[in-house]
Amino acid sequence: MSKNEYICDCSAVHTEAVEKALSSMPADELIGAVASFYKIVGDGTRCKILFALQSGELCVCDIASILSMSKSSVSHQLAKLKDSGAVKCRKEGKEVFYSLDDKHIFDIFEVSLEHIKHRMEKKDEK
Amino acid sequence: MSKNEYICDCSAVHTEAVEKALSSMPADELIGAVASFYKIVGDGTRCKILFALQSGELCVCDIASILSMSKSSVSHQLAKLKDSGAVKCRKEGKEVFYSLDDKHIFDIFEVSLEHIKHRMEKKDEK
DNA sequence: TAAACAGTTGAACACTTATTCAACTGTTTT
DNA sequence: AAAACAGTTGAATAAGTGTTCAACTGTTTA
Repeated sequence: MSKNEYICDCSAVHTEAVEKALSSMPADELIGAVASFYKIVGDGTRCKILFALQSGELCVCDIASILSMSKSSVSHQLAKLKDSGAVKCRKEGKEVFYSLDDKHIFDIFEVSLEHIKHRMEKKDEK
Repeated sequence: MSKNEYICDCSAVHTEAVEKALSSMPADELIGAVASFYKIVGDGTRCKILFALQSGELCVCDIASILSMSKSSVSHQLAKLKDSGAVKCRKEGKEVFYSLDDKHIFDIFEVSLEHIKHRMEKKDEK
């Protein structure tokens, strides 16, 4: 493996376009953060949990029954959502109530929903 | 396994809150579409490709050299992005030029970036 | 204080997914 | 026509992820 191959296994590169793209590329750290954020919401179960919490705080049992899932599975996903800063929780006796920690998520969701609905209609036309 | 367990393995359910959440829950189909959309952009490599394409069309070699990745790997990811409707391509001789098919993605990215930057700063304060 | 219950946790499992590798297609160049 | 090259593709591999299961913590109730 030559040193050139380590960087890229091809030669037909449009230098100008590549340099332009590289110069306007956000920092790796930022891109990583963006991807991580999307990864968290890129799962049906977690999406459903977030949508459910939009109507107010819920305990683990509530969410489990809304999604028809086990408490354990829901708890695992809630831990991830909490870890990522999307939700927070509050203990009250035996129960733990979860709520959205980050209302901004739904600003993003709203824009996305609009976009996706539009695209779904477009797809239906085919 | 009782029928009750199939639906949910717990009994402490706040009926009112659950019904409220259920009634405002988007259709499964829509939630699935949202999750799929986020799954596509919830990957560092694909995110980088999209950011790179924001500055204009690029061939596979260009992208491979920008990301320091193999053509094959890039091609696989481009196929997914194309499949999801995020990018389109145009053949010209031996080369294939990819470009964003869906500029709206960056409306969403912009809102998200703002949000994530804000959150990164908040985290740094700790 | 013991039983009951909400919730968490870690290991195990099945499943998905990103990258690599090698073989391939199709276009261009010699 | 053959060699060279851009790009694609499918199989294989390795890494990551969601759910289940069983054991556990901590709070409440009988």
